[in-house]
Amino acid sequence: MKKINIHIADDHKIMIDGIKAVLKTDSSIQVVGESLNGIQVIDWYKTNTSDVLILDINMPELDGLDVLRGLKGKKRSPKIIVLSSYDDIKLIREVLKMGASGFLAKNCAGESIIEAIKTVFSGEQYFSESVKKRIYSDFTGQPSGVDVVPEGTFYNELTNRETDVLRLIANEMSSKAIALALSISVNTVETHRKNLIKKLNVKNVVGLALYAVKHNIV
Amino acid sequence: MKKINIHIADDHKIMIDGIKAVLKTDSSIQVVGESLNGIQVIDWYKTNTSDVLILDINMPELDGLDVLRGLKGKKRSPKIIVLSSYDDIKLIREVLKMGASGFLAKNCAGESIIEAIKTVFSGEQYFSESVKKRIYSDFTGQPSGVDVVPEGTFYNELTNRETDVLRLIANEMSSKAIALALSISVNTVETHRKNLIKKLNVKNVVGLALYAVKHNIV
DNA sequence: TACAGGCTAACGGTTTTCCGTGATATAAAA
DNA sequence: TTTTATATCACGGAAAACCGTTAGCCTGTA
Repeated sequence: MKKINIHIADDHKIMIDGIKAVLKTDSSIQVVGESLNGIQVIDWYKTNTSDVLILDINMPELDGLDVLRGLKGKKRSPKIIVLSSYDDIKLIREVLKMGASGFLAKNCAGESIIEAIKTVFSGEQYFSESVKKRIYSDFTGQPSGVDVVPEGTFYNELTNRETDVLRLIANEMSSKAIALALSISVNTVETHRKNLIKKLNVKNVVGLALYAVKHNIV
Repeated sequence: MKKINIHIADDHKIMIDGIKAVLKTDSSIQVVGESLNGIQVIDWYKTNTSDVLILDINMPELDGLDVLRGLKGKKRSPKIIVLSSYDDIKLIREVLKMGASGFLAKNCAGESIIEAIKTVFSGEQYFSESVKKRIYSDFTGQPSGVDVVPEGTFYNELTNRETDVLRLIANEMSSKAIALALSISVNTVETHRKNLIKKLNVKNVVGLALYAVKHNIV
Protein backbone atom coordinates (compact mmCIF):
# COMPACT_ATOMS: atom_id res chain seq x y z
CA MET A 1 0.00 0.00 0.00
CA LYS A 2 1.17 3.46 -0.80
CA LYS A 3 2.14 5.45 2.24
CA ILE A 4 0.91 8.94 3.01
CA ASN A 5 3.79 11.36 2.48
CA ILE A 6 4.22 14.13 5.00
CA HIS A 7 6.19 17.35 5.15
CA ILE A 8 6.61 19.01 8.55
CA ALA A 9 7.31 22.72 9.03
CA ASP A 10 8.06 24.11 12.47
CA ASP A 11 10.74 26.48 13.65
CA HIS A 12 11.57 24.23 16.59
CA LYS A 13 13.63 21.28 15.47
CA ILE A 14 12.73 19.43 18.62
CA MET A 15 9.06 19.77 17.75
CA ILE A 16 9.64 18.33 14.30
CA ASP A 17 11.56 15.41 15.78
CA GLY A 18 8.78 14.88 18.29
CA ILE A 19 6.11 14.76 15.61
CA LYS A 20 8.28 12.45 13.51
CA ALA A 21 8.63 10.12 16.45
CA VAL A 22 4.87 10.11 16.94
CA LEU A 23 4.22 9.46 13.26
CA LYS A 24 6.72 6.61 13.22
CA THR A 25 4.22 4.58 15.24
CA ASP A 26 1.93 4.43 12.22
CA SER A 27 3.26 2.43 9.31
CA SER A 28 0.94 3.99 6.75
CA ILE A 29 2.60 7.36 7.17
CA GLN A 30 6.08 8.49 6.23
CA VAL A 31 7.83 11.82 6.60
CA VAL A 32 9.49 12.91 3.38
CA GLY A 33 10.53 16.43 4.20
CA GLU A 34 10.89 19.07 6.89
CA SER A 35 11.46 22.82 7.14
CA LEU A 36 12.47 25.24 9.86
CA ASN A 37 10.92 28.32 8.28
CA GLY A 38 8.54 29.44 5.59
CA ILE A 39 11.15 30.06 2.96
CA GLN A 40 12.38 26.49 3.20
CA VAL A 41 8.82 25.23 2.77
CA ILE A 42 8.20 27.24 -0.38
CA ASP A 43 11.55 26.17 -1.77
CA TRP A 44 10.89 22.53 -1.00
CA TYR A 45 7.58 22.48 -2.82
CA LYS A 46 9.17 23.94 -5.92
CA THR A 47 10.86 20.63 -6.62
CA ASN A 48 9.02 18.20 -4.37
CA THR A 49 5.56 17.34 -3.23
CA SER A 50 3.80 15.60 -0.38
CA ASP A 51 0.29 14.44 0.39
CA VAL A 52 0.03 16.44 3.59
CA LEU A 53 1.84 19.43 5.03
CA ILE A 54 1.94 19.97 8.78
CA LEU A 55 2.39 23.70 9.06
CA ASP A 56 3.26 25.70 12.15
CA ILE A 57 1.86 29.24 12.11
CA ASN A 58 4.57 30.96 14.11
CA MET A 59 7.76 30.78 12.15
CA PRO A 60 10.51 33.27 11.40
CA GLU A 61 11.19 34.65 7.92
CA LEU A 62 7.88 33.66 6.40
CA ASP A 63 5.17 32.41 8.70
CA GLY A 64 2.46 29.85 8.12
CA LEU A 65 0.08 32.34 6.56
CA ASP A 66 2.68 33.36 4.02
CA VAL A 67 3.25 29.73 3.15
CA LEU A 68 -0.48 29.13 2.70
CA ARG A 69 -0.56 32.07 0.37
CA GLY A 70 2.48 30.83 -1.49
CA LEU A 71 1.17 27.32 -2.01
CA LYS A 72 -2.42 28.29 -2.75
CA GLY A 73 -3.58 27.33 -6.20
CA LYS A 74 -0.40 25.50 -7.06
CA LYS A 75 -1.17 22.25 -8.78
CA ARG A 76 -0.40 19.10 -6.85
CA SER A 77 -0.39 21.20 -3.72
CA PRO A 78 -0.65 19.22 -0.47
CA LYS A 79 -3.47 19.07 2.02
CA ILE A 80 -2.47 21.41 4.78
CA ILE A 81 -2.90 20.97 8.52
CA VAL A 82 -2.18 24.12 10.46
CA LEU A 83 -0.52 23.87 13.86
CA SER A 84 -0.85 26.81 16.23
CA SER A 85 -0.39 27.75 19.85
CA TYR A 86 -3.39 30.00 19.61
CA ASP A 87 -6.80 28.82 18.54
CA ASP A 88 -8.13 32.26 17.81
CA ILE A 89 -11.42 32.07 15.91
CA LYS A 90 -10.37 34.67 13.41
CA LEU A 91 -7.14 32.88 12.74
CA ILE A 92 -8.98 29.61 12.22
CA ARG A 93 -11.35 31.22 9.76
CA GLU A 94 -8.45 32.89 8.00
CA VAL A 95 -6.41 29.76 7.43
CA LEU A 96 -9.42 27.79 6.24
CA LYS A 97 -10.19 30.51 3.77
CA MET A 98 -6.62 30.28 2.59
CA GLY A 99 -6.95 26.64 1.80
CA ALA A 100 -6.01 24.73 4.95
CA SER A 101 -7.85 21.47 5.56
CA GLY A 102 -7.22 21.10 9.26
CA PHE A 103 -6.39 23.06 12.37
CA LEU A 104 -4.61 21.62 15.40
CA ALA A 105 -4.10 23.61 18.56
CA LYS A 106 -0.81 22.66 20.17
CA ASN A 107 -2.62 21.62 23.28
CA CYS A 108 -3.98 18.61 21.42
CA ALA A 109 -2.75 15.08 21.99
CA GLY A 110 -0.04 13.55 19.88
CA GLU A 111 -2.16 10.81 18.41
CA SER A 112 -4.66 13.29 17.08
CA ILE A 113 -2.08 14.34 14.57
CA ILE A 114 -2.23 10.89 13.02
CA GLU A 115 -6.00 11.09 12.98
CA ALA A 116 -5.78 14.51 11.40
CA ILE A 117 -3.45 13.34 8.67
CA LYS A 118 -5.67 10.43 7.69
CA THR A 119 -8.77 12.58 7.77
CA VAL A 120 -7.51 15.38 5.56
CA PHE A 121 -5.85 12.88 3.26
CA SER A 122 -9.26 11.33 2.68
CA GLY A 123 -10.56 14.73 1.68
CA GLU A 124 -12.32 15.77 4.86
CA GLN A 125 -11.56 18.58 7.29
CA TYR A 126 -10.11 17.98 10.73
CA PHE A 127 -10.12 20.07 13.89
CA SER A 128 -8.73 19.27 17.31
CA GLU A 129 -11.14 19.31 20.24
CA SER A 130 -10.53 22.81 21.53
CA VAL A 131 -10.77 24.16 18.01
CA LYS A 132 -14.11 22.46 17.46
CA LYS A 133 -15.39 24.08 20.63
CA ARG A 134 -14.25 27.48 19.41
CA ILE A 135 -16.03 27.06 16.14
CA TYR A 136 -19.25 25.86 17.74
CA SER A 137 -19.34 28.60 20.34
CA ASP A 138 -18.59 31.16 17.68
CA PHE A 139 -21.39 29.70 15.62
CA THR A 140 -23.99 29.67 18.39
CA GLY A 141 -22.76 32.90 19.91
CA GLN A 142 -23.00 34.89 16.74
CA PRO A 143 -25.91 33.33 14.90
CA SER A 144 -26.10 36.04 12.29
CA GLY A 145 -22.59 35.35 11.16
CA VAL A 146 -21.89 39.03 11.55
CA ASP A 147 -18.55 39.88 13.01
CA VAL A 148 -18.78 40.97 16.61
CA VAL A 149 -15.44 42.61 16.25
CA PRO A 150 -16.40 45.04 13.54
CA GLU A 151 -13.04 46.21 12.41
CA GLY A 152 -11.30 42.88 12.81
CA THR A 153 -9.12 43.85 15.72
CA PHE A 154 -6.79 41.11 14.81
CA TYR A 155 -6.69 39.84 11.32
CA ASN A 156 -8.75 42.39 9.51
CA GLU A 157 -7.20 45.55 10.64
CA LEU A 158 -3.80 44.61 9.38
CA THR A 159 -2.94 43.16 6.04
CA ASN A 160 -0.94 39.96 5.95
CA ARG A 161 2.21 41.69 4.93
CA GLU A 162 1.81 44.29 7.64
CA THR A 163 1.47 41.53 10.16
CA ASP A 164 4.67 39.97 8.87
CA VAL A 165 6.55 43.22 9.25
CA LEU A 166 5.03 43.89 12.64
CA ARG A 167 6.08 40.48 13.89
CA LEU A 168 9.66 41.05 12.83
CA ILE A 169 9.68 44.52 14.35
CA ALA A 170 8.51 42.98 17.60
CA ASN A 171 11.43 40.61 17.22
CA GLU A 172 13.79 43.52 17.71
CA MET A 173 14.74 43.58 14.07
CA SER A 174 15.72 46.77 12.24
CA SER A 175 14.13 47.74 8.95
CA LYS A 176 17.26 46.64 7.18
CA ALA A 177 17.15 43.21 8.78
CA ILE A 178 13.47 42.87 8.00
CA ALA A 179 14.06 43.82 4.39
CA LEU A 180 16.67 41.09 4.15
CA ALA A 181 14.44 38.54 5.80
CA LEU A 182 11.50 39.24 3.54
CA SER A 183 13.57 39.92 0.45
CA ILE A 184 12.02 43.31 -0.13
CA SER A 185 13.44 46.82 -0.17
CA VAL A 186 14.16 48.77 2.97
CA ASN A 187 11.92 51.48 1.60
CA THR A 188 9.03 49.09 1.45
CA VAL A 189 9.58 48.00 5.00
CA GLU A 190 9.61 51.63 6.07
CA THR A 191 6.38 52.21 4.21
CA HIS A 192 4.75 49.32 6.01
CA ARG A 193 6.14 50.66 9.25
CA LYS A 194 4.65 54.09 8.61
CA ASN A 195 1.31 52.60 7.70
CA LEU A 196 1.34 50.45 10.82
CA ILE A 197 2.02 53.43 13.05
CA LYS A 198 -0.79 55.36 11.42
CA LYS A 199 -3.25 52.48 11.39
CA LEU A 200 -2.71 51.41 14.95
CA ASN A 201 -2.57 54.97 16.14
CA VAL A 202 0.66 54.62 18.07
CA LYS A 203 3.64 56.92 18.35
CA ASN A 204 6.59 54.71 17.48
CA VAL A 205 8.07 51.21 17.42
CA VAL A 206 7.38 50.81 21.09
CA GLY A 207 3.68 51.21 20.44
CA LEU A 208 3.94 48.66 17.65
CA ALA A 209 5.72 46.20 19.91
CA LEU A 210 3.09 46.58 22.60
CA TYR A 211 0.31 46.04 20.09
CA ALA A 212 2.07 42.94 18.83
CA VAL A 213 2.30 41.50 22.31
CA LYS A 214 -1.29 42.29 23.09
CA HIS A 215 -2.48 40.52 19.99
CA ASN A 216 -0.15 37.57 20.18
CA ILE A 217 1.59 38.44 16.98
CA VAL A 218 4.99 38.03 18.52
CA MET B 1 18.96 -2.27 35.07
CA LYS B 2 17.08 0.54 36.68
CA LYS B 3 15.56 2.94 34.22
CA ILE B 4 15.91 6.69 34.37
CA ASN B 5 12.56 8.18 35.40
CA ILE B 6 11.43 11.31 33.62
CA HIS B 7 8.76 13.92 34.22
CA ILE B 8 7.87 16.23 31.33
CA ALA B 9 6.33 19.67 31.79
CA ASP B 10 5.15 21.68 28.79
CA ASP B 11 1.97 23.57 28.15
CA HIS B 12 1.64 22.00 24.72
CA LYS B 13 0.35 18.47 24.99
CA ILE B 14 1.56 17.72 21.51
CA MET B 15 5.08 18.69 22.54
CA ILE B 16 4.93 16.33 25.51
CA ASP B 17 3.71 13.52 23.28
CA GLY B 18 6.46 14.27 20.82
CA ILE B 19 9.14 14.11 23.47
CA LYS B 20 7.64 10.93 24.85
CA ALA B 21 7.76 9.37 21.41
CA VAL B 22 11.40 10.35 21.05
CA LEU B 23 12.29 8.96 24.47
CA LYS B 24 10.53 5.69 23.72
CA THR B 25 13.37 4.88 21.36
CA ASP B 26 15.71 4.50 24.31
CA SER B 27 14.96 1.59 26.57
CA SER B 28 16.91 2.96 29.52
CA ILE B 29 14.49 5.86 29.89
CA GLN B 30 10.88 5.88 30.97
CA VAL B 31 8.40 8.69 31.38
CA VAL B 32 6.64 8.53 34.73
CA GLY B 33 4.77 11.81 34.77
CA GLU B 34 3.75 14.87 32.83
CA SER B 35 2.33 18.33 33.50
CA LEU B 36 0.70 21.05 31.45
CA ASN B 37 1.54 23.92 33.79
CA GLY B 38 3.69 24.86 36.74
CA ILE B 39 1.09 24.14 39.40
CA GLN B 40 0.73 20.57 38.23
CA VAL B 41 4.49 20.12 38.42
CA ILE B 42 4.72 21.35 41.99
CA ASP B 43 1.76 19.22 42.97
CA TRP B 44 3.18 16.15 41.35
CA TYR B 45 6.48 16.42 43.17
CA LYS B 46 4.71 16.63 46.52
CA THR B 47 3.84 12.97 46.31
CA ASN B 48 6.12 11.66 43.57
CA THR B 49 9.64 11.92 42.37
CA SER B 50 11.65 11.45 39.21
CA ASP B 51 15.30 11.36 38.29
CA VAL B 52 15.00 14.09 35.71
CA LEU B 53 12.50 16.84 35.00
CA ILE B 54 12.18 18.28 31.49
CA LEU B 55 10.87 21.76 32.15
CA ASP B 56 9.48 24.22 29.63
CA ILE B 57 10.01 27.84 30.60
CA ASN B 58 6.92 29.32 29.00
CA MET B 59 3.92 27.94 30.80
CA PRO B 60 0.69 29.42 32.10
CA GLU B 61 -0.17 29.64 35.81
CA LEU B 62 3.34 29.15 37.13
CA ASP B 63 6.16 29.26 34.62
CA GLY B 64 9.40 27.33 34.58
CA LEU B 65 11.24 29.83 36.77
CA ASP B 66 8.55 29.57 39.42
CA VAL B 67 8.84 25.81 39.34
CA LEU B 68 12.61 25.97 39.75
CA ARG B 69 12.13 28.22 42.72
CA GLY B 70 9.53 25.89 44.16
CA LEU B 71 11.59 22.75 43.82
CA LYS B 72 14.89 24.25 44.87
CA GLY B 73 16.37 22.74 47.97
CA LYS B 74 13.71 20.08 48.30
CA LYS B 75 15.23 16.77 49.19
CA ARG B 76 15.11 14.12 46.50
CA SER B 77 14.53 16.85 43.97
CA PRO B 78 15.15 15.85 40.36
CA LYS B 79 17.85 16.97 37.99
CA ILE B 80 16.27 19.64 35.86
CA ILE B 81 16.67 20.26 32.15
CA VAL B 82 15.18 23.55 31.03
CA LEU B 83 13.54 23.78 27.63
CA SER B 84 13.14 27.20 26.10
CA SER B 85 12.38 28.90 22.83
CA TYR B 86 14.78 31.63 23.76
CA ASP B 87 18.40 31.02 24.57
CA ASP B 88 18.94 34.35 26.23
CA ILE B 89 22.24 34.46 28.10
CA LYS B 90 20.71 36.02 31.17
CA LEU B 91 17.97 33.44 31.26
CA ILE B 92 20.53 30.67 30.97
CA ARG B 93 22.56 32.10 33.84
CA GLU B 94 19.43 32.57 35.88
CA VAL B 95 18.12 29.04 35.57
CA LEU B 96 21.53 27.56 36.29
CA LYS B 97 21.76 29.65 39.40
CA MET B 98 18.36 28.35 40.38
CA GLY B 99 19.52 24.79 40.21
CA ALA B 100 18.94 23.60 36.68
CA SER B 101 21.46 21.11 35.31
CA GLY B 102 20.83 21.54 31.62
CA PHE B 103 19.48 23.97 29.07
CA LEU B 104 18.01 22.98 25.72
CA ALA B 105 16.96 25.53 23.13
CA LYS B 106 13.95 24.29 21.25
CA ASN B 107 15.86 24.49 18.01
CA CYS B 108 17.93 21.52 19.10
CA ALA B 109 17.54 18.07 17.63
CA GLY B 110 15.30 15.48 19.21
CA GLU B 111 18.04 13.02 20.01
CA SER B 112 19.91 15.60 22.02
CA ILE B 113 17.22 15.34 24.64
CA ILE B 114 18.22 11.74 25.28
CA GLU B 115 21.85 12.78 25.48
CA ALA B 116 20.86 15.56 27.86
CA ILE B 117 18.95 13.24 30.15
CA LYS B 118 21.82 10.77 30.44
CA THR B 119 24.33 13.54 30.97
CA VAL B 120 22.52 15.33 33.77
CA PHE B 121 21.54 12.01 35.34
CA SER B 122 25.23 11.19 35.61
CA GLY B 123 25.73 14.45 37.46
CA GLU B 124 27.11 16.62 34.71
CA GLN B 125 25.69 19.68 33.02
CA TYR B 126 24.29 19.64 29.50
CA PHE B 127 23.75 22.39 26.96
CA SER B 128 22.50 22.19 23.41
CA GLU B 129 24.77 23.53 20.67
CA SER B 130 23.32 27.02 20.27
CA VAL B 131 23.33 27.45 24.03
CA LYS B 132 26.98 26.47 24.26
CA LYS B 133 27.77 29.09 21.65
CA ARG B 134 25.92 31.73 23.64
CA ILE B 135 27.84 30.90 26.75
CA TYR B 136 31.20 30.90 25.00
CA SER B 137 30.59 34.14 23.17
CA ASP B 138 29.41 35.73 26.37
CA PHE B 139 32.54 34.46 28.05
CA THR B 140 34.95 35.67 25.39
CA GLY B 141 33.04 38.89 24.99
CA GLN B 142 33.86 39.73 28.59
CA PRO B 143 37.37 38.31 28.83
CA SER B 144 38.07 39.33 32.39
CA GLY B 145 35.29 37.14 33.63
CA VAL B 146 34.01 40.19 35.39
CA ASP B 147 30.38 40.78 34.80
CA VAL B 148 29.70 43.91 32.86
CA VAL B 149 26.31 43.53 34.34
CA PRO B 150 27.30 43.35 37.97
CA GLU B 151 24.66 41.36 39.74
CA GLY B 152 22.08 41.37 37.03
CA THR B 153 19.86 38.66 38.33
CA PHE B 154 17.37 39.02 35.58
CA TYR B 155 14.61 40.02 37.89
CA ASN B 156 15.72 42.71 40.23
CA GLU B 157 18.56 44.10 38.35
CA LEU B 158 17.13 47.50 37.62
CA THR B 159 17.66 50.52 39.79
CA ASN B 160 14.72 52.72 40.68
CA ARG B 161 15.67 55.38 38.22
CA GLU B 162 16.17 52.87 35.47
CA THR B 163 12.75 51.48 36.14
CA ASP B 164 11.33 55.00 35.91
CA VAL B 165 12.94 55.56 32.56
CA LEU B 166 11.96 52.14 31.29
CA ARG B 167 8.34 52.74 32.22
CA LEU B 168 8.25 55.97 30.28
CA ILE B 169 9.97 54.39 27.31
CA ALA B 170 7.31 51.72 27.33
CA ASN B 171 4.84 54.58 27.28
CA GLU B 172 6.00 55.47 23.81
CA MET B 173 7.87 58.52 25.03
CA SER B 174 11.04 59.81 23.36
CA SER B 175 14.16 60.58 25.33
CA LYS B 176 13.38 64.27 25.08
CA ALA B 177 9.91 63.78 26.50
CA ILE B 178 11.25 61.62 29.27
CA ALA B 179 13.87 64.21 30.14
CA LEU B 180 11.12 66.80 30.45
CA ALA B 181 8.94 64.52 32.53
CA LEU B 182 11.71 63.66 34.95
CA SER B 183 13.35 67.08 34.87
CA ILE B 184 16.72 65.71 33.93
CA SER B 185 18.97 66.12 30.92
CA VAL B 186 18.34 64.27 27.70
CA ASN B 187 21.90 62.98 27.99
CA THR B 188 21.06 61.35 31.27
CA VAL B 189 18.01 59.68 29.84
CA GLU B 190 20.12 58.37 27.01
CA THR B 191 22.66 57.02 29.44
CA HIS B 192 19.95 55.17 31.31
CA ARG B 193 18.63 53.90 28.03
CA LYS B 194 22.05 52.58 27.05
CA ASN B 195 22.51 50.90 30.38
CA LEU B 196 19.09 49.31 30.15
CA ILE B 197 19.80 47.87 26.74
CA LYS B 198 23.08 46.46 27.95
CA LYS B 199 21.74 45.16 31.22
CA LEU B 200 18.70 43.47 29.80
CA ASN B 201 20.65 42.16 26.86
CA VAL B 202 18.21 43.38 24.24
CA LYS B 203 18.82 44.99 20.89
CA ASN B 204 16.75 48.17 21.01
CA VAL B 205 13.71 49.95 22.43
CA VAL B 206 11.49 47.17 21.25
CA GLY B 207 13.34 44.76 23.48
CA LEU B 208 12.97 47.20 26.34
CA ALA B 209 9.24 47.52 25.74
CA LEU B 210 8.79 43.76 25.68
CA TYR B 211 10.75 43.40 28.89
CA ALA B 212 8.60 46.07 30.50
CA VAL B 213 5.43 44.25 29.53
CA LYS B 214 6.74 40.91 30.67
CA HIS B 215 7.61 42.29 34.07
CA ASN B 216 4.55 44.43 34.51
CA ILE B 217 6.48 47.66 34.56
CA VAL B 218 4.15 49.28 32.10
C1' DT C 1 -13.89 47.26 -17.58
C1' DA C 2 -13.13 50.10 -13.92
C1' DC C 3 -12.12 50.63 -9.23
C1' DA C 4 -10.31 49.47 -4.67
C1' DG C 5 -6.98 47.30 -1.92
C1' DG C 6 -2.62 45.59 -1.20
C1' DC C 7 2.41 45.26 -2.09
C1' DT C 8 6.12 47.20 -3.79
C1' DA C 9 9.47 51.14 -4.27
C1' DA C 10 11.73 55.72 -4.14
C1' DC C 11 13.42 60.37 -2.25
C1' DG C 12 14.63 64.02 0.73
C1' DG C 13 14.69 65.63 4.98
C1' DT C 14 14.27 65.70 10.23
C1' DT C 15 14.41 63.48 14.52
C1' DT C 16 15.65 59.92 17.48
C1' DT C 17 18.14 56.13 18.81
C1' DC C 18 22.34 53.82 19.50
C1' DC C 19 27.22 53.54 20.94
C1' DG C 20 31.60 54.63 23.14
C1' DT C 21 33.86 57.12 26.28
C1' DG C 22 34.64 59.86 30.10
C1' DA C 23 33.44 62.62 34.10
C1' DT C 24 31.42 64.42 38.71
C1' DA C 25 28.74 64.15 43.03
C1' DT C 26 26.69 61.59 46.65
C1' DA C 27 25.42 58.09 49.68
C1' DA C 28 25.80 53.53 51.33
C1' DA C 29 28.57 49.47 52.24
C1' DA C 30 32.71 46.88 53.22
C1' DT D 1 38.18 55.01 54.88
C1' DT D 2 38.21 53.17 50.62
C1' DT D 3 35.23 50.99 47.54
C1' DT D 4 30.92 50.48 45.17
C1' DA D 5 26.47 51.69 43.39
C1' DT D 6 23.62 55.20 41.78
C1' DA D 7 22.39 59.19 39.40
C1' DT D 8 23.76 62.84 36.91
C1' DC D 9 25.76 65.14 32.50
C1' DA D 10 28.54 65.84 27.96
C1' DC D 11 30.14 65.07 23.01
C1' DG D 12 30.47 63.21 18.58
C1' DG D 13 29.38 60.21 15.11
C1' DA D 14 26.80 56.41 12.89
C1' DA D 15 22.64 54.19 12.27
C1' DA D 16 17.92 53.86 12.38
C1' DA D 17 13.40 55.61 12.74
C1' DC D 18 10.05 58.85 11.37
C1' DC D 19 7.36 61.74 7.98
C1' DG D 20 5.11 63.14 3.63
C1' DT D 21 4.39 62.18 -0.82
C1' DT D 22 4.23 59.87 -5.06
C1' DA D 23 3.68 55.95 -8.07
C1' DG D 24 3.68 51.47 -10.68
C1' DC D 25 1.88 46.75 -10.56
C1' DC D 26 -1.30 43.08 -9.56
C1' DT D 27 -5.55 40.93 -8.11
C1' DG D 28 -10.11 40.37 -6.94
C1' DT D 29 -14.56 42.34 -7.27
C1' DA D 30 -18.35 45.35 -8.55
